[in-house]
Amino acid sequence: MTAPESGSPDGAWRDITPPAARRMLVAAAAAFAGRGYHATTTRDIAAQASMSPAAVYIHYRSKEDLLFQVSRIGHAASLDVLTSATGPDPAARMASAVSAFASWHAEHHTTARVVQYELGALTPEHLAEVVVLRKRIGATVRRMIRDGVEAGAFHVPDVPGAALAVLSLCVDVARWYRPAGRRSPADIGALHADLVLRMLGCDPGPGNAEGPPGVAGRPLREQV
Amino acid sequence: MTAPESGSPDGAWRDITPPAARRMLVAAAAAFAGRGYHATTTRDIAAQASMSPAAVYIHYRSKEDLLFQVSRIGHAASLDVLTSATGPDPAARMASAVSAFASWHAEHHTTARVVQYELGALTPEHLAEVVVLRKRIGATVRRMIRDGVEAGAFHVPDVPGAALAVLSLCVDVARWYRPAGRRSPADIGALHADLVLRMLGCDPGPGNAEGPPGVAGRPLREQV
DNA sequence: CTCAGGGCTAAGCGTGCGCTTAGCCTGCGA
DNA sequence: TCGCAGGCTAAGCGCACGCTTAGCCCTGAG
Repeated sequence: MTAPESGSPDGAWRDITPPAARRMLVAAAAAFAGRGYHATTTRDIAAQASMSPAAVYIHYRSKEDLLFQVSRIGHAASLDVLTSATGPDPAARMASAVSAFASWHAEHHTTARVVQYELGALTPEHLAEVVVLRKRIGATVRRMIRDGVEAGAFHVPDVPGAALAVLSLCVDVARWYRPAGRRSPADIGALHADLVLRMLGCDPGPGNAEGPPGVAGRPLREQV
Repeated sequence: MTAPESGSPDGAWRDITPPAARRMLVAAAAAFAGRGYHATTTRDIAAQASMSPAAVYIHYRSKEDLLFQVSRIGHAASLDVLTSATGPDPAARMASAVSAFASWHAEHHTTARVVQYELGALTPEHLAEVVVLRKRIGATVRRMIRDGVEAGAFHVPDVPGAALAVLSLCVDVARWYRPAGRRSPADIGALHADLVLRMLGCDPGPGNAEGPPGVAGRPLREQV
């Protein structure tokens, strides 16, 4: 339901067809996330993939093409995570979506950093392609909030503003998350789902406000 | 009260002593924010400040020193904005602080981008110096939330988690804000103050949930 | 066995980077 | 009037970058 994320540690890269090309993409994603696109050299990427510097150009047209592939696949994966959320009512769907989206940004924080912070290094053509996916992400969140408002579950005066805030909350996870930190991606998902429901003026279920840490007011199937 | 921000368009740079050094700092902040540290050349900065490439090294030891000055001054300014918030009770103080902090990240989005997204380009020594200020920012927000919880104004199960979310919301403004956008920095401040109070389980004043867009439940002195 | 073709490497090209050097110009105290 | 300190520039050094070229090696069809 949530894309081919759970089978291998590499996640969405698994169907990049020549194994060398996949290793190079993974190496590039890690390097771009860790040091930034401009601080990463093609020699770094090749070395991380145990290949010669020239091998990059067999599978990719340029260093920027490598960035574009990481960004494109990452955007598609995060959009898929967001749209795959289900639930019996608008509040449950929103909680499920936020939980999955926020925890994706933690779990895949390397890819997510490239997705969120390296847009400026794309060519205008590649940027335009990725912006289509970004607009779809924004529209999805706005639609979910509007659904909740129309169903009487949410009470927000400014739907686009609230959508901006929900995305901010989730996206920013990629900036501060460290794998060695105290919170697991699942914890982060649950915490954010709870905070978002409060933010949207969702009438709290029993125990929502004072419940145990890391547990949202409504049960989330994908949390344990 | 809110630092020397309101007098000149340059804000916090105004007391950098040789005018040429100040022009260079401003140029560097703009360039680092727009293209990123590693994509910016010392020639870019010098040209923007209408000087020769060599002039950079009269006032600064290196390109990284320029980054450090922007980061240090920016961190100090944002911490000052946060700690200058006042109010008759914890909720009003929090609303005032969030409003000021979020709108600072919009108003000074160029500096804020350097502050938030270029930490990795600092030397370990310079990073350590700036991390001291960052920790103070986090501690300030945690303290404000704890104060509200102890006063019975806020209802949050996880104070550090909530602080993380409040900072996320404000900091992420620097990522998406565009001066040409529909929302003014003041709008953004008011919107975020409102959302944060809801997130913290603040007992809403009359009209908080359904009030007109951009107006928080409690009056904020610096909003108009 | 032959040999074509693709994955891959060693070597290197041209460029633009951060930073340095040598020296010019201006303002000012004596 | 002189000397000189310091802000500033023209020129350029050495290096590491993105990317290309020429050719090697391995596999597999005929």
